[in-house]
Amino acid sequence: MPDNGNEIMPSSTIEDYLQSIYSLETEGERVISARLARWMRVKPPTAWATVRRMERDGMVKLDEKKTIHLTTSGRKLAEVVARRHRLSERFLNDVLGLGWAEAHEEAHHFEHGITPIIEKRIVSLLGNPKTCPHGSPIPGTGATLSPDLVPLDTLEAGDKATVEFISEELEEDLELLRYLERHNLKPGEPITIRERVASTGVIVIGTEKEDVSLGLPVAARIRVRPRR
Amino acid sequence: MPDNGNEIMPSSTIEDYLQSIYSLETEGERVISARLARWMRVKPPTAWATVRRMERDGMVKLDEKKTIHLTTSGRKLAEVVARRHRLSERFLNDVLGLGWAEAHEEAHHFEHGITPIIEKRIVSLLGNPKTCPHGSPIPGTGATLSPDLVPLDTLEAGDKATVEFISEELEEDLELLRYLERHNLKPGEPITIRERVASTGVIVIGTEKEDVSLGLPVAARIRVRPRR
DNA sequence: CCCACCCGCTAGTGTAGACTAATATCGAAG
DNA sequence: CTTCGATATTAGTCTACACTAGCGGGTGGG
Repeated sequence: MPDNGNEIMPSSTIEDYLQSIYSLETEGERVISARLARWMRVKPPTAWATVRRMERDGMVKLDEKKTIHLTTSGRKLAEVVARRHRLSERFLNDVLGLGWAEAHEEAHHFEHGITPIIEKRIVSLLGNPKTCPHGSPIPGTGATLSPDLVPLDTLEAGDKATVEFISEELEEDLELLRYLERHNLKPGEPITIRERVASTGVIVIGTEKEDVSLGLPVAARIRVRPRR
Repeated sequence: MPDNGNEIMPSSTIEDYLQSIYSLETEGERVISARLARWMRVKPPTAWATVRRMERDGMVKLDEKKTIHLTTSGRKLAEVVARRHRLSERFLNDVLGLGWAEAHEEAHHFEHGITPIIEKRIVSLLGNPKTCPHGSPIPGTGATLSPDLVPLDTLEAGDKATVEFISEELEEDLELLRYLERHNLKPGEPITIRERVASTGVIVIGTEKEDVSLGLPVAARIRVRPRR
């Protein structure tokens, strides 16, 4: 089947894998197939076989330690996919008025319906947004994850900061996302650390309205900009 | 895999078949698998196997003459799919400003990204439209194809009418759709028949701006409301 | 030191959805 | 009447993507 030019048209399954790999990679996490399996809610052999197909098709490479790395063309594809996902979230949130938590879930489906033509129209309708509602930069806008941001679990009692970014991986947990939304832990919100207890693995965060407790592994995937 | 309740989630392939069958049926055409194969641009055995799966799953029944009929549950599913498709066309046309011809093509992808939640938001954004831009009624709004409409190929020279409806099947031909758009043969447009030559199979239609020639088989799939 | 757990990886299975090649049937047109 | 064209149908193949079962290798904690 002759494509126009030599564009590759990955299936929506492959699009999802590309996006997961891309997010983990840009968040500085080690990408292994077992982790993808958890993310995608499939069994490990399924994820592994899919990664192998992606390797065969030149999207990723595996190193000796089985870490998965995007190739140049794989990264280009992944950026297109991530861009559509994050634009979808913005669109669903800003134009259709979906809640902050729902926007991610629905965008998961919605993104696959977006063609380049539709993407263009949505971009201009939204006025060229730079990030998704959860703080991830939208590829192609020049925005990147600022290195000034620190994981929330590194702060100490008394520290002040502004929430800037929720990990894409956390977004897969709808319950958690709703919890964060309900308690106002969203990009732009100012917070103060009340206490951080390594032994119990809990960090207590003060928002403008109330105090919220998070487990440290969760807090590690939220990034904030320290203030003062 | 436990669904919420007992909702069936057809694949996007099945959704496309349902939609084609539904459109042919409501336009009063005989639905056979060879015709679906042409519509879906697959080989006959592929379409046949898919129809058999749909029969197995209780969406359609085949009669002795191999005509395909939607079952009650199949029709319900098909209406949901057609509704999303036509709403998508309206959305792409009215909100994102896509051309009348492009809207159909893009809606083909776009519709699969629409969940019930998103559908609700789009409906209220659009203000409860009753038809798609090509005149097909949107299921669930109470609108139906009026029986007062007649196929364009039944008119004689001198007859006046208003275009009301372009067959969904014609919409699959992007070139034709663009041609109709360019020459203003769209729902709402007033026309006068200049001549109709059965022997050459051509009908010449006068629009407000110019005269347009169509083949009779094409004209047969356009419906108009006679005037005066 | 060994056991348990996580991970990579193989083998084997099943389903959806596409294809080709070929046969069967039937109606219409020569 | 026979042949041609459209259609239905079977058989066989292929790929993507899911599953289960199970093996082997490393690593960290008892």
